[in-house]
Parts: sequence; structure tokens; C-alpha cells
Amino acid sequence: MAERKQYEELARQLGAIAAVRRDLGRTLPPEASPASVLVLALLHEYGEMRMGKLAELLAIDMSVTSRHVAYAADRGWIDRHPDPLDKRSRLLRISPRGDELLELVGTRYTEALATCLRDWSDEDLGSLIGLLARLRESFGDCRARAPQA
Amino acid sequence: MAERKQYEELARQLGAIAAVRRDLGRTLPPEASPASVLVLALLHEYGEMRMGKLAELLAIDMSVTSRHVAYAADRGWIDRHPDPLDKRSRLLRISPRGDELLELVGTRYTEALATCLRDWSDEDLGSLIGLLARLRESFGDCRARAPQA
DNA sequence: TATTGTTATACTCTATAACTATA
DNA sequence: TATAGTTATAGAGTATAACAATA
Repeated sequence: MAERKQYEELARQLGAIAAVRRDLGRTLPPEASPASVLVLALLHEYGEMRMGKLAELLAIDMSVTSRHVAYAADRGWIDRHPDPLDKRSRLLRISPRGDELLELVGTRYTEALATCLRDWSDEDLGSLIGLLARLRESFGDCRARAPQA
Repeated sequence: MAERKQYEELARQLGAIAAVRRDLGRTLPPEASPASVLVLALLHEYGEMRMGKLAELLAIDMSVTSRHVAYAADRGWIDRHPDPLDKRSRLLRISPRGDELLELVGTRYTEALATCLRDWSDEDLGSLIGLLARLRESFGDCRARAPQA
């Protein structure tokens, strides 16, 4: 159990970290929005899934997810085909062109981060990644437990 | 020097962490936007400053900063008074009402985080805060070095 | 002529609500 | 009647460019 001062400081850091996200976003190719890249990354990692599942992973409303998916599908980065088990749904899958884009984006990200973080050790970087993942998990559990508002 | 895989993973985590920011933002009082709260926090921590300095600390364009400051000033959270050394500038300072708001916001943040992160140790939380601060610093240096595009 | 700050405009991301098609 | 997804609309945040006042 931590102190109030620490919690306030974490909130501060999370607020300010948005600037880093913006910097990173500026390295993307013109049509690749940060949101669509995140969609592609999830489909690449977890494989085929439905809209609702994707929205849950993104932790954003399904209406918003729907727009991001439509955007990516219009550009040929995602294939949508009917779900044989439920005609209301479509199954989403990253396409070969989507994988190519993801590859390019990974290169851009790596270039930007390798420059800015060249004095970071492998170990520190790993710690940060692990703690961020855990933070997201903790909030995800919280969200799952308390959505009955 | 780290691996490409690690850099890609960090970018992923940073993209996804926005969901945590949104959750935290939802705990704020209606008029207190996350952006204005960040402005107040900086003025509280660093004291009186000019618009340009604040924009630099926020790492956002001065035009945007100007709007956030006007919003906060309209609500009495910030005092603006002429800079005696440069009549183009105004000095910004957090007001007593701004400090009150910051106090309330700190309480809300603490409640939310203490709930979601109750199984985190003091030490892990401290590590995360330290690594986030260092990440912002590394990007800040990068930005300061390469803006001559 | 350059700099500080403001305002106008446009674009991205998100949420709420209304709607459709199917379960 | 409930659920999966789409679309319309509104609000917050940011960037670019044009502008005013002062240095």
C-alpha cells in the first residue's frame, strides 16, 4: 500500500507521458493513424477476432472501434468476413498488406526509440515495459470489476 | 542498446496506456479537464512562469497552451498579471482556488489508484514513476536536440 | 525584423444515443 | 427482448497559419 504522494506523482507522469506518444505518432506514415496501428498490432498478436473482443482489448467503445476498423479495412490492412456462427458479426483478420505496414511501423518506432533511448540499458527498458503491462492489467481488472455504474 | 523487439513492445505499451489515462480522467470533477489539471500541477510545482515556458514543459504548441490557460483563468484557477520586463508577456500563477482544485483532484486520483493498484508494492510503484520520468526526460532531450527540421 | 501570445480553422480520437439486423 | 455492429452527432485535444502587440 503506497502513499498519497506517490499516487499523485504517478497520475502526473501518466498525464505527461502523452507527449511521448505524440512524438512517436509523428514518425508514422501519413495514412497510418496511431489508432489503426494499434488495431493492427492486436490483430497480429491475437489473431482473428470479432469487433466486440477488439473493443475490449482496446478498452474503447465499440462505436469507435468500428470506425478504426472501417478505416483500416478501406485501406486493405484488414480482411472482414462473415462469422459462420453468428450472422450479426464479422471476423476481423490482419491482411498481408497490414502485416507489411506493421513491419514498416516497427522499423520507424525502432529508429525513433533507438535514438532517444540510446543510453538506456536493456534491463531498464525491460522493467519499464513490464511495469506498464502490469499497470494496464491492474486497470483492466478494475474496469472489469466495476462497470455496473 | 536494446533489441528491435523491445522497442516495438514499448511502443505498443505506450499506445495502450492511453486507456489508463482515460480511466483516470473520468474520476475528475466535471469542469476540470485533464489538460487544465496538468497545467495547474505544473504551476504548483514550478511556480510563476510565462506562457512559452509552460508550453515547453507541456510539450505542446503554445496556441493550445494558450487555450488551456484561458480556460483555467476563466474559472479562477490561475492569476495572470503583466510581466514588468516584457509587455508582450503575462506571468501565470496558480490561485488559491486552483490549489483547492488540485487538492481535490489529488484525492480523487489517490482513491482510484489505491483501489486498482492495491496489490502493488511501494517499491514497484516507485520504479514505474522513476522510469516514466526518465522516459519523458529522454524524449525531451531528443526534442530539444532535433527541432531544426 | 523577430518574438510573445491569441485566435481561426481543421483534423484526430472518444463517448452517447439512435438505428439495423440477427439471436 | 437482447445483442453485435454501424452511423450521426457532439466534445475534448492538438497542430498550422494568420494576426496583434511589443522588443
